[in-house]
Amino acid sequence: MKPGSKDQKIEGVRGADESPAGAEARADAAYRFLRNAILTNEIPVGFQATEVEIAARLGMSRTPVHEAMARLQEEGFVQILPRRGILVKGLSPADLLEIYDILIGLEGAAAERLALEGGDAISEVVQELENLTERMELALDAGDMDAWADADEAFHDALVARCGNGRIRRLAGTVSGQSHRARRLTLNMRPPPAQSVIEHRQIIHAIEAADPIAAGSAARAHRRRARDQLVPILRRLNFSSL
Amino acid sequence: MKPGSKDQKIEGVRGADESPAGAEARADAAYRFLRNAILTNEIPVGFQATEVEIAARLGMSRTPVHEAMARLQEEGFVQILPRRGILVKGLSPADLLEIYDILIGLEGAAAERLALEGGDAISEVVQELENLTERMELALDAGDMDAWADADEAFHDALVARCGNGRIRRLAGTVSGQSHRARRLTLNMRPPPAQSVIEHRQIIHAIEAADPIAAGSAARAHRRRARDQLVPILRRLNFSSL
DNA sequence: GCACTCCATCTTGCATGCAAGCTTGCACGC
DNA sequence: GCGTGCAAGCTTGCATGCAAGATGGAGTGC
Repeated sequence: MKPGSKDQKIEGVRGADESPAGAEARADAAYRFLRNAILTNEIPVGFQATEVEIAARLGMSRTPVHEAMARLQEEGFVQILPRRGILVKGLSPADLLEIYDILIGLEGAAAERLALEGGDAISEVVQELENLTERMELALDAGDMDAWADADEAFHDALVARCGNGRIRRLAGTVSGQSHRARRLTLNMRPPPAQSVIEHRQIIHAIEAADPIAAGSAARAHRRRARDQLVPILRRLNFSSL
Repeated sequence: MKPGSKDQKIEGVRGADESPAGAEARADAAYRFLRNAILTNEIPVGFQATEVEIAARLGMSRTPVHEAMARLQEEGFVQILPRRGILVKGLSPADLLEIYDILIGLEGAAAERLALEGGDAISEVVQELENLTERMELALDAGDMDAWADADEAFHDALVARCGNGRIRRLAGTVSGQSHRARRLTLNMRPPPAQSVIEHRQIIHAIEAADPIAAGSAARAHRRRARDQLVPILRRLNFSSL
C-alpha cells in the first residue's frame, strides 16, 4: 500500500527552518520542501502517507503540513484521500496535454506582452534570452543534453518571469513545474532539438521587432511543437502516470 | 469567543455549514463566502479586519479562516499585512492589464483546444456558445446591458469550462473572477458592444471549421479588444484601485 | 515643545487537544 | 462457508492554548 515509504528518509527542511535571518514560516518550508521532493522524485509517485508521518519527518506539527498539503492538492501534486492519507499523484498523458496547452497560452501571452513593451525597456531581457539560447546551442553541439535542458528551461522561465506580468510568472511557474518530470524523463527519447534554437531566435526577433502578434505566434508554435512531440511519446510508452 | 456576539451577522455560511448531506468543510465555506462577498462588494475594497473578527462573524474559529485567507491571498483578493490584519485588495489598472493578458492567453488556448477536438464531439458546445451569443444579441437590441453582460460572461465561462481542459477552467475561473468588479463598474462607460457578437461568431465559426489557429486568433483578438477598451477607461477615471 | 525610548497589547503562526466519520477486521449467526 | 453487523482504531478538520514579534502609545528627558 505504501510503496517504499517507510525507510525513505526525508531531509532538507532543517536548513530553511533554522535560518534565523530568513524567518521562514514552517508552512512555507513544508510546501517548498515537499514540492521540490516530488519534482525531483525523492518522493515517488504513488507514495502515500498521513499528515502525522510527514509532520514527524519534517520535525513540525500537523498544522503547517496540513496547509502545505492543501496548496499542493490545489496545484495537482498530491491528492488528499478522504480517510486514507495523502497520495503523491502522477501525470497521465492527458494531464500533460492540459499542462502544455496552458503553457502554450501563457508563454504566448508573455511574448506578446514583451513585444508590446517596445525596444529599449526590454533590451536587457532580450539579451538574456539570447544568451540562454546560445547556451542551448553550445550544449547541443557538445551533445550535453542535460545542459541543453537546463538552458531550455531557463529560457522558458525567463520568458514568463521577465515579461512584466507577475501573475503570468506565478501561474506559469506552478504549471510548468508539473511537467518537469515528464520532460526530463523523455529527454533522450525525443529527436535532437536542433529546431528549438531556431524557434527561440524567432521569438526573440519578434520581440525585438516589437511585433506582438508574431512574438505570440512564434512562442505558441514553439510550445505546440514540443507538445506534439512529447505527448505521443508518452502515449506510446503507455505511461498511465509518471 | 462568543459566536453571535457581534450584532452584524454575516449569513450564508450557515446554509452550507449545516447541510448534513453536503458535509462541507468550514474552511471551504469560509473561502467561498468571503470570495463571494468580495466579488459582490459586500466586503468593500479597503476593508480591514483580523482573523479573529472574521472568524467570530462566521461563527467558527481562526483555523479555517486562516486557511481561507491563505487561499484568498494567493489568488490576489486579500493581502495579509504582517501584524495589522487582513486587507481586502483592489485592482489597479496595471492589475487588470495583467489579468486580461492572462485571459487572452487562456481563452485562446481553450478555443484552440476546442477546434482541435473536431466536429461531432463539440457540436453541443458550439450550440451552447451560439445560444449565448444569441442571448447577447437580443439583450443588446433590447438595450439591457445587464443581461448582455450576463450572457457575455456566460459565453466566456462556457468557452473555458467546456474546452475539455479542467486546468484551464480552474485557472480562468480564478483569474476572471478578479476582473468581475471592473467589468461591471465600467459597463456603461464602454462603447456599445455590437462588435462583440460578431467576434463571438468568428470564434464559433473557427471552432466549427476545426481550425485551431483561427479559433485561437479570434478568441485572443476579441479579448485584446476588450482589454484595449477597458484599461484606458480605468486609467482615465484615475482609479488607483477598485 | 519635541523626540526618543520603553512597555503593553495585539496579532498571527504553530502545537496540541478533541470530536466525528470512515474503514477495516473480526466475530457471530444463518 | 458466507454474509452481516459491530466495534475499535485511525485519520483528518477544527478549537484552543501558547509564544514570539511588532506596533502604537504614553511617558520622560532634553
